[in-house]
Amino acid sequence: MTAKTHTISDLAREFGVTTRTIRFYEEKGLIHPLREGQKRLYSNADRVRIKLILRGKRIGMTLRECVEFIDMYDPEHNNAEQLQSLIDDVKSRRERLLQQKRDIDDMLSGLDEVQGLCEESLARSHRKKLAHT
Amino acid sequence: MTAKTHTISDLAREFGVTTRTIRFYEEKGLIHPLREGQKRLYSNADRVRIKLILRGKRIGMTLRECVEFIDMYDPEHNNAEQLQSLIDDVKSRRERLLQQKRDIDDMLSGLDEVQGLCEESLARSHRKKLAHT
DNA sequence: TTTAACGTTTACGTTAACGTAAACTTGGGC
DNA sequence: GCCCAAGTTTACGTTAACGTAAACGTTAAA
Repeated sequence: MTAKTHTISDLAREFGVTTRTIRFYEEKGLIHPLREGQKRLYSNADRVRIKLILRGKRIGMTLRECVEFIDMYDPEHNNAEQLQSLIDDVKSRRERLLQQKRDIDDMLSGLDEVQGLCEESLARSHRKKLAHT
Repeated sequence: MTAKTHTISDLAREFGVTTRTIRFYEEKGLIHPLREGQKRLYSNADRVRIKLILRGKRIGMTLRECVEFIDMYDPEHNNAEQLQSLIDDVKSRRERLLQQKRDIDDMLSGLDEVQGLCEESLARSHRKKLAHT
């Protein structure tokens, strides 16, 4: 079984970004695709990393933060000290995420209100129209 | 009853930003504080706007998006056409927010996993220590 | 064989969101 | 009267995250 690889434009299409973006991520050390001669070959692991990067960006993380987040998954934690600092990182990350969720929920409530007012207003002008006939 | 106002450094302290940031927001047309001679006087409405801006920023909105979002609240919607486009805006905004919530939930699950592995690993090394005595 | 589609490197340009510094005014405390 | 803290304007600097353009290699189809 040969591991499936992807070209750069495959991934660009799939994720709705430009090839420039993907090369930029490599330049910044976020991904490390293999090479076949000059050409880059992206493994499925590379693909997943890109996906995780874009997910991070959607909620406003910088690229640096995205890597930091992704790197929490792989074990560079040898001793207990590093483990503890990782746990601390996890904790503060979680708090930030929860704050963001609260922010989003507040904004969603706001949208509900606005939409309610809109529909009400539309309904009113609709009744007016009918009465006018 | 005199409406309470705030100085620029009051608000900077309250929100943990610099005065430069607040002036920058004004320069960009996001807020419009009154003046007492040269000095800016911030009403409570100004304060709220800043709060909403910072909330938007926390989930990765640009300043432009923040204004757009805030402006949905006040009624510049006279005719039915504008009303409908506002409703459309609300819809797409809601979808983006929901996607962000999904992203956050996924990341929170990831953090749970990482933390689990950490604690497990810590527990193991702790048992090892005990066995060594 | 040429051309079209895809790939590459190198490098300069751009936008957003402030930081930082200089130079000035202004109101209150000693 | 003097000084200091807080305010002001003006303007150049900085970082992130790409966009855009030039100039070039490769391969498969017409």
